[in-house]
Amino acid sequence: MEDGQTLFDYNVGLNDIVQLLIRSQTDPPDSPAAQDTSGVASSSALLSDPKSESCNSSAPICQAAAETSTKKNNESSSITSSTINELVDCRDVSIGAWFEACIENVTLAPKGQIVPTNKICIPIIYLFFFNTSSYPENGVVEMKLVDVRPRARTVLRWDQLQVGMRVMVNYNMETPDERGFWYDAEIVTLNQTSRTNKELRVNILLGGPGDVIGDCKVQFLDEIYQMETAGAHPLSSADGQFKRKSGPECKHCKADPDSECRFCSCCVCGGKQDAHMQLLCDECNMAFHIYCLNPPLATIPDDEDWYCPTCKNDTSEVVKAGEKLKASKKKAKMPSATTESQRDWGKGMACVGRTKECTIVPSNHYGPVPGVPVGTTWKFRVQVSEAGVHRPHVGGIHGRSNDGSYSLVLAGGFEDEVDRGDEFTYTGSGGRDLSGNKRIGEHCFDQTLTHMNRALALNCDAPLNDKDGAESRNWRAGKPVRVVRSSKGRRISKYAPEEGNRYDGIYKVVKYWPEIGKCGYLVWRYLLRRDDLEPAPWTPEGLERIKKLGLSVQVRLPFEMEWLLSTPNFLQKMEQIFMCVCCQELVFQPITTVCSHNVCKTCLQRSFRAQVYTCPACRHDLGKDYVMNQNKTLQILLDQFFPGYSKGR
DNA sequence: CCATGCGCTGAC
DNA sequence: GTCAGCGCATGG
Repeated sequence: MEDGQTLFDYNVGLNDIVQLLIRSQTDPPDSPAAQDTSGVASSSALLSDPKSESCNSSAPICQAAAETSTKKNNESSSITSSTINELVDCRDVSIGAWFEACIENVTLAPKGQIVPTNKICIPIIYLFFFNTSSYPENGVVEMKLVDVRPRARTVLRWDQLQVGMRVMVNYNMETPDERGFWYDAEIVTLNQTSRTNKELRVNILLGGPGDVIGDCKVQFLDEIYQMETAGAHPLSSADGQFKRKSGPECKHCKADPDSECRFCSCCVCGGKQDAHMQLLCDECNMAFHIYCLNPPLATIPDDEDWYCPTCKNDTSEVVKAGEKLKASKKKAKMPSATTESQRDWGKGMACVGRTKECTIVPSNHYGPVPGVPVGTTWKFRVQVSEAGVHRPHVGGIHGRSNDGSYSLVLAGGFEDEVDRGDEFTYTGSGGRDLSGNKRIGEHCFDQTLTHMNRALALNCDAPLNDKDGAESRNWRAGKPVRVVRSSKGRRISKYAPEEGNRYDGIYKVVKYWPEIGKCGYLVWRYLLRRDDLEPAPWTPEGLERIKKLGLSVQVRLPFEMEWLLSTPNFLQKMEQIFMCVCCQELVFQPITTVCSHNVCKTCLQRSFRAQVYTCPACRHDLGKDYVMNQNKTLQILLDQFFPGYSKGR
């Protein structure tokens, strides 16, 4: 693979790997881990039905998993994916928050495999009703959450969710009965994909209508309402009536006493009496008598949608089936909302958000960041931001105009800057024409000693002078500035790194002054001098230290990959699954046989030379004239996860 | 809320 | 090679 390219340049989805991992993580029955799994499931405080805890769901799950693992090789080819780009509004009742969700992928489980559940489950048919004529009997639905926005009261916050929890998920699509359907689901992954975007992946546990799976019968939602049995639905109670509960008696309030609870605050109208006078809230599905409302209503309104006082939603925000997801207010203001550009700005590194945030030190921290030695190099500015070394994505100076500057980046933006390594001149920001939504532009007016320019000047050990500048009395007494050199600075400086952005240590502002720059406009110029005990990266001691610490350019991994690598024993499992049965090593130049086994090309060729024309794994007859097509996709994947392993072959 | 910005990428 | 123009973080 060429440098700089990733898995995703080859358009290789990680979905199959994820699936593989999910399957391989479920241990066979009777193993200690299996009991562990059941512990996780039952300890989940989320289950709305206390009775369900008595049902043991782990055994059938594991049974299914065991079947999967034995049949995996034979049946994996029957797993197919179909992508649904339909955007729906999805709400999770257990969290209490609403999510706007994009169903990205539906993966069919192998035919005949049952995904059991210890609760009543609802067929998924309506989820796909508007999108496809076929639907999986069992499946995994991936939801990508966009801008998680709590709109109802929160019972559980995002950070209280855990992988393995059972939750109820509701797709409030326009369905035949115009009500949402609740799904029993298990959280498979939780991901913070950026500061505002989170991804929740749930495994929806379901079967076909009428199926009896384990202790549970699959039914339509309507039937569940009719059942009115204890715990059949989170909104019903033991005698089938909606009851007012409050305080510690209500388990939802108990879960989060600080939040008002939607289950106990508005149920006085529950029950079946005067049903013809009742309105159903489109959000919480609670029943309200029109005469109980404040102010009361005389008649049932004609509006199709009605929301109770506690839910009271902006109808313009409700996404109906077939409609595009409504942009959040923030998104609606973004330039992309008004232009017709088809470009996917979120894909590359030009416009990505952070996935991590440095919390070791505050954003107004002076001096080195603990754990980041001089010489640490990041490929992209966003990573420098994540590390807390220089927080702005684009800006050259980080600081506060009435405090001082914490860090700066030397990127050679000005030709007339001088860099002598332990001393350099720097130019302030501003004076550029940023029209046309640019981030950098031509110089077209004078800089002023305001904003970040003022901040940097405050680092100098001298009273501020915004007319003539100032020189420090004792330069070392100034506030420390973290300095990052970017490879872009190579055009004017030999001290710039060859690649990426390198932390070079602490510098102090010796003096600053205004001058007319090469650009013809007034700029503020600063002289900075190194004052750090850690050796500079270009000195012999510095180079030695970088070598000793094993610092290399940190390249940002796609978050999916990062997540996979952070899962326990992921690499070991990959190694097991993709081991060649002949050489007992990670398969190299793999041939994926018709019987779905992976063998090294050389191993299979050796077998054929010995006139054995069967699959080394299962002895399936491949035939003498079998065409060995290398599975290049698999090779790419393996090279990504085991860098350099193929070089030794 | 608004303004600023020494990046980055895909399109040309 | 050049260049338009985006999300995002940050400060004010």
